[in-house]
Amino acid sequence: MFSFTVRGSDGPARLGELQTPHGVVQTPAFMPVGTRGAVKAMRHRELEDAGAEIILGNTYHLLLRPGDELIARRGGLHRFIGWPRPLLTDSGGFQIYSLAARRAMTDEGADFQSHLDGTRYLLTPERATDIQARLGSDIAMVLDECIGYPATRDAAAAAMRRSVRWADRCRRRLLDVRAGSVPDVSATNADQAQFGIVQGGMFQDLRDESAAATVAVGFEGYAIGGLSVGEPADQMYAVAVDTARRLPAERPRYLMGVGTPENLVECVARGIDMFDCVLPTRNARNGQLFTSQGRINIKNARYAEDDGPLDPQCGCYTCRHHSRAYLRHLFQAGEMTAGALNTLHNLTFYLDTMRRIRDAIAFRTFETFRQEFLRAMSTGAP
RNA sequence: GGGGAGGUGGCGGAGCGGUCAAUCGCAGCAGACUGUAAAUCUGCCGUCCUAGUGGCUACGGAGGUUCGAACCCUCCCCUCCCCA
Repeated sequence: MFSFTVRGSDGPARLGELQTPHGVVQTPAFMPVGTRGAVKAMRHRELEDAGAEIILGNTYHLLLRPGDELIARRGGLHRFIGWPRPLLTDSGGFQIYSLAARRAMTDEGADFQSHLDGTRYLLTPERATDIQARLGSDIAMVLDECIGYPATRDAAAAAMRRSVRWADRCRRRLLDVRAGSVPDVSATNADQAQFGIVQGGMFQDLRDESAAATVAVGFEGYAIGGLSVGEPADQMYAVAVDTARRLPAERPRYLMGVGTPENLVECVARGIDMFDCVLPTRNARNGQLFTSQGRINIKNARYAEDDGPLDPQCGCYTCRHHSRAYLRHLFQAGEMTAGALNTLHNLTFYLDTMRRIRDAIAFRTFETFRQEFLRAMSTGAP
């Protein structure tokens, strides 16, 4: 039921199609982040209209509230949130990194203290797998240990090797769940795919070791984790391209947590098929908007009487109906409509960018597109 | 007419002899944000500049006391409340 087909390429850039139990995803794809079962400020209808084919949910956050068993009782995450299309769930591995201050680590797993009420939760590879099986996402991620930048070689190696051991445990557990041999865990998506995650910090030999070991375990797809954690963009590109080369050509490659519009184009150019990032949604709520001519901060006084659209080349609802002056006013006034309109625009810009990337690969004009895109993004919005 | 309270930076509101260009909040200006503890956070916010343990002007107005005043005294101006 789950499959990935490479339909074309232009250099390392690939055009593909991801078949999931809940529909098809064209790649290269950008996946909006909906941590708690909602892409902040968006309705599903608007996401579909903007062209989102798959969105993310988060194991850690959904475990804390409302709970994986409650969601399972409602028939799984798709039915619970009313999103019939593909869903990917992150494992909580990123929270091991981002919530480092309130978690303790052992090889067994990560012991979290809930940021909501202090309750302790032990998130093990098995538990992360079970939770995602109950959620029934189309793609589940293995539990991994992501580390920051800079990191010593020893720290990167330790986190990478633990991630490999955990990947193996996650895979075994999923196979057990599929076989129906794990009591109390009934999957709400019989054809759930599982992706492994390559770690290794900025050390290429560690990345190579991680890729080889993760591929040896065997997954439906492979992710590159632990990037965009503070390293310079060039270093991120270098690690991404070298790691992507070590992954099987017939499986999707997912670069986790990346990135800026420029990052997306540059990483597609290096063989990446899937991305997710909070930047378009979070920055929209904070007033930073991505346009075809670069970024603008709608809070700036210079837009107070600007009657033009946010991005004259954008066809989203926000750009068709509202002026920069109005958007600035809504933001300054603290109206929640500002967050909604801004998020709709940023996601439309990201998803349009992915569409243009796919077209460029299909027409084998990707390199030209890439150069023009990067130039346009750096001109600076008026 | 009598009694009382009070006038501080764009606004609200601290301060009540030196460490006050003046706490704090709001507003304003700018910046950050990359598998979301984020509709969050940071910086600036009298004025001038070479931007600093810098200069200047400042706490209703005018005088005064003091080494030193937003803070004490005198007079004036103005607000608000109560009683007539």
